[in-house]
Amino acid sequence: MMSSMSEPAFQRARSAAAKQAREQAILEAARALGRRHGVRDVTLTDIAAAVGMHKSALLRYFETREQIFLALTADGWRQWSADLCGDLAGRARATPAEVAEAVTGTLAARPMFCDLLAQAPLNLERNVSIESVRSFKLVTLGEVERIGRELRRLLGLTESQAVDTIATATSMAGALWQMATPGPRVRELYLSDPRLGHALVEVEPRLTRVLTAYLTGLGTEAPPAG
Amino acid sequence: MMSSMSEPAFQRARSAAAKQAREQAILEAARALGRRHGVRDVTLTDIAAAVGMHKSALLRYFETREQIFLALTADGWRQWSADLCGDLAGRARATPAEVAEAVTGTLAARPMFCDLLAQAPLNLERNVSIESVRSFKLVTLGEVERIGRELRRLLGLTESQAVDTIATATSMAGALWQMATPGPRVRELYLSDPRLGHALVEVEPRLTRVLTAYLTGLGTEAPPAG
DNA sequence: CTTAATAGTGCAACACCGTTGCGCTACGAG
DNA sequence: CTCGTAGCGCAACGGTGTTGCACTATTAAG
Repeated sequence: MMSSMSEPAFQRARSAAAKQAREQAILEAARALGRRHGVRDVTLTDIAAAVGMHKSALLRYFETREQIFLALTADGWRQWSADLCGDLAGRARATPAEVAEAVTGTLAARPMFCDLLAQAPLNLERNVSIESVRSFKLVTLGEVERIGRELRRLLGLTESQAVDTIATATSMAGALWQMATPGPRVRELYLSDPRLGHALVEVEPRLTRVLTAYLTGLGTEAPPAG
Repeated sequence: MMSSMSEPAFQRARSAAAKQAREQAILEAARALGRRHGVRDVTLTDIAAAVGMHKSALLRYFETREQIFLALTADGWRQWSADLCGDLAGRARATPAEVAEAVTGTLAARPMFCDLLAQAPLNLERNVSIESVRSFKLVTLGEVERIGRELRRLLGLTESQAVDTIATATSMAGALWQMATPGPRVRELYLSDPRLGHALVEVEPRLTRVLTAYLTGLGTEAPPAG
């Protein structure tokens, strides 16, 4: 927090390798703080204190606070996509329920990613240079394409249906995660009032139910015209 | 930016009726500003300038900024529920596609409500007294119950399925509305880069597709045990 | 080994947010 | 007409994220 000179004489990063390592350290600190306190409550000062440098020094590695979390979100997409595709690619065929469970399971295993998903369209794509938005969107669309290929192969979906599926899964994962992890005061309220018991949802069962029904419904839809 | 209020010598609200009128004026100003600029970018100073009073005076009608929008969200739930139930109650039977269109149509007709839905779990339920959260949640659950009754009657859903349906519809409406209405810079980016064309979604068709498939899938699911 | 240029860093100030305490005075009751 | 209540504006506070500036650690050159 203050003075920080008790730190063993913070060393400056001059070489490209040291810079990249420091950038990675910033991302890691932001990730750890976001996991613990929620992305929304992590401030620049917090991250700076965690890595042991001043606020202003962070902003020479990332042009803005939002860009730090935008970078984490892009990482999240890459990792989730790799995990899910690794799961799906190993199968020759799969039922809608099996695909829904794979999607839900890989998402629920990444609460931080769900948190970021909930905030991405709302906060993260603002106050960021247009070039950053573009590269982020390209990453996202690339991973959507990659997952979509598996969905089309396993379930015979059209490209539009595959994109809809991924958008549904990620949107709902973010929204459900927000509902499932309220602050301690609100959580206590839900538990105290019997009428509010239904407000405490669990991410995984509900998302699985919704995705299973949705994918099942896609398979039984009538073709547009005979 | 606004000022605009050439109101001569702002009059004080002493009677209960005048107070209620002023409270309504604050809500109306916040609603108008939110519709124009997006809920996230509406500041207390903006609302105060629009109604012609000082920031600090607003906070004697609403304990916090978030509570203004929380009240608007509760209103939105009541109005949407009344509109949708009025539509559904007039039918003896309906197909999943018809219900999906009714849900989507009534949501898409309320962009401000969609905006609020996207922010409700993220921002609005914080920085608000626990009593306000409870009364808001009770309103929400009441309207969900009301809509759920129509869904169960028309489609033969279980209570859990009805709640899932409404949660899916509202979560996705919020998320899709956010994706569909980016800032002007981002919008221009999407239009300029052919690879990003798919990023500009339309709320109504996609939400209708998803809900139709989901409701269809619910109808064709196998019962848990023979 | 000394020295000088370079650039990463810390500090402090800035603008803006929501929020609060405090006088002023418009207003209605008497 | 007077007076006390209470609605209001003002200004200050703590907190963001962001920016310009001075400093000095670091490294390459003499």
